[in-house]
Amino acid sequence: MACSVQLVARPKDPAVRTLLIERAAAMLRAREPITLRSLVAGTGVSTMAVYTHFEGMDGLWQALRQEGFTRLGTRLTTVPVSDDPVRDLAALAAAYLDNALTHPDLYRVMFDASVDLEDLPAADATLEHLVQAARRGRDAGRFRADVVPLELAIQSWTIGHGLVSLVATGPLPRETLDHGPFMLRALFTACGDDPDRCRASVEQGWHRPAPDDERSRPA
Amino acid sequence: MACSVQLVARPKDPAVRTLLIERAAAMLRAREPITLRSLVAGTGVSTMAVYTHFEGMDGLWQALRQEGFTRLGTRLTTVPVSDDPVRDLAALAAAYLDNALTHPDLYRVMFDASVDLEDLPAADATLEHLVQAARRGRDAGRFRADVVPLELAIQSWTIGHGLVSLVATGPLPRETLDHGPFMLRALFTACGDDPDRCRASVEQGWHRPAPDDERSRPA
DNA sequence: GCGCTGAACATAGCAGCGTTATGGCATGTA
DNA sequence: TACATGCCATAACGCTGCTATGTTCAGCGC
Repeated sequence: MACSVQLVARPKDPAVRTLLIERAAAMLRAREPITLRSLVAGTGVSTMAVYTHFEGMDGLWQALRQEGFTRLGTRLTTVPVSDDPVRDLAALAAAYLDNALTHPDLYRVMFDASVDLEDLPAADATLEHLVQAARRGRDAGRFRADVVPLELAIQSWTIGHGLVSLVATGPLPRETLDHGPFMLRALFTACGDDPDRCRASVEQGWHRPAPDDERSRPA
Repeated sequence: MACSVQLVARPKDPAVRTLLIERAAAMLRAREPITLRSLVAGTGVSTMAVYTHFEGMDGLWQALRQEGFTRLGTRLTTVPVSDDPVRDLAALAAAYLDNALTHPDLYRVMFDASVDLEDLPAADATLEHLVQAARRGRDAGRFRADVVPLELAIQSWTIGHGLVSLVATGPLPRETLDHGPFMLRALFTACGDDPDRCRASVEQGWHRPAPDDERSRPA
């Protein structure tokens, strides 16, 4: 009895889901408080749509977190892979910071609440970009052979996230981000990279981030 | 007419203020949601007390943030000043992490909301501990003469905050904190410290944090 | 083509939230 | 002692997320 699940019902419209997420992201950008009623106001859909598609507001926030990770992931994908892995690693960090500062509210949503287990794959996918660059750096001989790519990636992420959260939602001014290259150089040279080559690579990667993939959307 | 402000009224009881803050901190630790009514329930005071003392819930959260910075400050004060500034700097970082992980919810409150300008002095006081240690490290010749203590302090803070927030409220496991010594060493040696001395100093400072000043309070 | 099933959606109402208006009452001055 | 002041308790308001109830409509068996 290979009876597949029988769908004899009205299918839920996927357009409604994306509509709500995009509207929520827009309200986030506009710094408007996102409430159930204000979210659906003007969209023509009713409050119940949030429950059929997200099972409540918590589910909406989680979907918003995933959307944030997705956008961050596509942003990191635009960073070109060059023949200089250290430069690429710096460029990834710069892109990370740029993305977080362009969408500070979305970034806060991503890391505010205790991350659900549902979000871990998305976060891992983000981290994977850094891991690959770190591995290429090691295989190219820039880092010592005993450098674990995952660990270097985590350390780079720590610097990026520390800077961003102290600046975007924290007490430090924006100039604090200028410490980024120095800290990355300190980390990379501690992993074995030559100081002069490292300085040049980080300089290049830091100041030439890929353009933002901002999905501009007319009101 | 040196007419001072005339106080002819019932003075507000400062005990009520501290009672509410302590109760809020306790509820935070117990992971109970803090609502106006649940906060005053059982205390004998009414909801209006929150408004006379804090001008509403926002003021209570702000007071809670300040309380968090105060506790962090006294915690950092317990870190002894030794003749090894690099060791002290590592010990301060370790104490910072320890404090944040023993009171993760309070830590989140401190950095969750966009920091009010009211909170800046408290954050600066925290940072000042690190600045002093960094300055002593430079004056003792461990760091290069061109190292700016404030900048090194900010960089150390970035590492500590990055680690803590990725672990406490973020997606990374607790073992991630073990990267702390390596990252601090990378930073300090990049500032001119001798690698071997640095390794020894960081090792000592990291693994001997001062005891927690937890104000244990019977229920 | 027709009726049935069941999920998607709309509406109305609920408990709970933070806030505010009102009034009694304790307190320090004259 | 009489008064002015502002803390505190009570009750109500608008708003929140959520749920119970009814309606609509896509897809399948006949």
